[in-house]
Amino acid sequence: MRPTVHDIAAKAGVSLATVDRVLNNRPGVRSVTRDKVERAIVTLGYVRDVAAANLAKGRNYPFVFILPAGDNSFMRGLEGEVRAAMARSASERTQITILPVPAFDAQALVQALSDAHQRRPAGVAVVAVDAPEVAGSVKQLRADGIAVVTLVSDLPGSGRDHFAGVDNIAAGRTAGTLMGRFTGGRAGPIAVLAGSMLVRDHRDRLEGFTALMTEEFPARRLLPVIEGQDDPVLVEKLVHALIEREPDLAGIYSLGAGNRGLIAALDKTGKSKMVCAIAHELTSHSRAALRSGTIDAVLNQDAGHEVRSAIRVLKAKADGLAVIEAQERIRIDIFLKDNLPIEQA
Amino acid sequence: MRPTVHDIAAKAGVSLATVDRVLNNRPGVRSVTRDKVERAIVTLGYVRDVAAANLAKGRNYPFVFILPAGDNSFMRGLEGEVRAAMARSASERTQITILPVPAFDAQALVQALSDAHQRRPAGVAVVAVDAPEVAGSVKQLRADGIAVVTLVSDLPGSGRDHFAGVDNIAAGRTAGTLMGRFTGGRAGPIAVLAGSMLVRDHRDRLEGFTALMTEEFPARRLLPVIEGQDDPVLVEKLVHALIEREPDLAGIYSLGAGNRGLIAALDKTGKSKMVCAIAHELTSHSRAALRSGTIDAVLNQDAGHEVRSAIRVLKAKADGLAVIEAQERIRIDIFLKDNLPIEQA
DNA sequence: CTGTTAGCGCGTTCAC
DNA sequence: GTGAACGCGCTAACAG
Repeated sequence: MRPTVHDIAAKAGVSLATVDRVLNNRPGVRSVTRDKVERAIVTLGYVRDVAAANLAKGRNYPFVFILPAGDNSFMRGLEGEVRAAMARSASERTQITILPVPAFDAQALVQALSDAHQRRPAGVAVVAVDAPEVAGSVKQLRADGIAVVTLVSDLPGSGRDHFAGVDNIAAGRTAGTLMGRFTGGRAGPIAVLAGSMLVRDHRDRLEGFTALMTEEFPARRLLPVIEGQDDPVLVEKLVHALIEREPDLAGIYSLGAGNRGLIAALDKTGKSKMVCAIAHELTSHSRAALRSGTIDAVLNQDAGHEVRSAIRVLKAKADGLAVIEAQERIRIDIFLKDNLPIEQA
Repeated sequence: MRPTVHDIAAKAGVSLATVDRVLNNRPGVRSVTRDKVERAIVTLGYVRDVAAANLAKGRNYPFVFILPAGDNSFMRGLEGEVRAAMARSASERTQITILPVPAFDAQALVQALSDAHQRRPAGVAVVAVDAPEVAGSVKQLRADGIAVVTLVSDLPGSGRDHFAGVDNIAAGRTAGTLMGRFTGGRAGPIAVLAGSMLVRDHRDRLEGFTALMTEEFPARRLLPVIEGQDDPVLVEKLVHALIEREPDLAGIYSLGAGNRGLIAALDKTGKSKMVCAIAHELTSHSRAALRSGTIDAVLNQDAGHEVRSAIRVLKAKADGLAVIEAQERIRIDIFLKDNLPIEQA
């Protein structure tokens, strides 16, 4: 049987209360006594039963998740994962509130962070918009001892405790390697379709992609970046025009979120098999396009992992514990039509 | 505050014991009383505090993991993950024993399963060798109410409760798509290097790879399969001979475990940049080769996920609970030099 | 059939 | 400084 606080108390010849004081290094113990207890802890190999401790403490973790509203499939999937975590609240002793905000709106985000602040939660997870005001709000939260984790899109220089998302420069490079190699058999230029250069993850992906193409496939011509604002209608129009303008287009890298327009344009122009298309985020749309061959590869960040990681980190930070950064790193998943995971409910 | 058993007891006008009997549907309750209690449970929205229940029960799960011995890097990594799980034993209430067995040895495995049986664990996880005797041993375990999960390599027809591993046919197909597309720019045949056709995962990968190449890249010539027995020295010799024999070799798919020999042969012959190499399992060797460009892509199964999933499933089965199969599905990871995860400790 | 009571391992008042 | 005693939410004897 595992040793308990009783065993330590007996071994050290003190009472349970004293053992507890030492375990949670609270004041009010003579250093001699403390030593005795600590020695007993080591020799018995005591490990605290966290479940029992939490039961006794009645500990629970109120968290706020600030997520962009709108019909972005990836974000809705992310919200679904947060709701799944809420369903586990009972066993995880968490208590999660979701605060929706308009996408790409720094002012609204500042307001939401202020609302979150007033709820005095133990931690806040936020999909950040890269603006100084937002960084300011995050600093205020942290000054009040509230842990802050950025989700999906980071906010460096805000002093956030952690970023739960992928390395988007590496993601761009990965897309570059795939694009360069997949189009190895044919000539023609490559286009890049972005959402908006105002968000950090899009900028990072572009940077990684461009760098890799320049280094590894210098002979390949890169067309100027097209910005589609993640708007399906606009994207379709732009891609349509692109295809007419560049009849020998070899590939297109869509680093933003509006895949529907891209897919529609490729399918309608009948170019889907000719053009190598690489996109981001596995959604029902991109999944279907992967299956049909319209899209050749999808880079993905696992929203479920991101949410679970954010919660783990918020708990740890709220308790003042350290985090094993390497363990919380979110991977860049590559999906081809052949390794698609089973569709979840 | 969440409702507790006391609240239910009060609301239903019965004692704690009766509530407990209903909750754990034990016999000895009149159906009228049972109804009253169940109504109280629903109206109060009661959710059982699993941690407290386990504390009271003193529940723990003795499990046995049977793993192949030897210097196979992937298997050693797998063992590392099991040891990591052992380190978490305290909080997860598990109690794990590792039983090493010689690799590919059905007789030894039967013996190990029998040893495991005598320990009367709640569950057994085993890297299976595909043989009827082994299936027999698994059946005996299950007949005694011991849950059995196969790990990495499956044993269909043994009645095992679950398989914690990847779909190796899909993995082979994924390798095929990558190979076909990566070699799109050049002619030349493609070789397949296997470990042993006696293990099921290798057979499945070959099947998937061959099928995809035949369907999607029918013009590409596939060389006869080479069997290297996962032995670095033998593999290096065979690959060396292959390269001399086929000077215009375009690609090589290594579906087994002995990557060291492959890497050595490619590097020594100076063909590493010419030949597209795709291998399985991310180890320190394959990682370095990916970095240097000797290997072009690595397909991986996350050993950590597999072990954690195996434990979750064994717990569920031991408690007679259902498993959400889709949630426990292990993904086929694709790694290029650009999306390598940070090296873990 | 049902209720009483004593824990599980730990944290937290209170006295001493 | 230190200790005794009670309670967290639940289960498991044992009575009745």
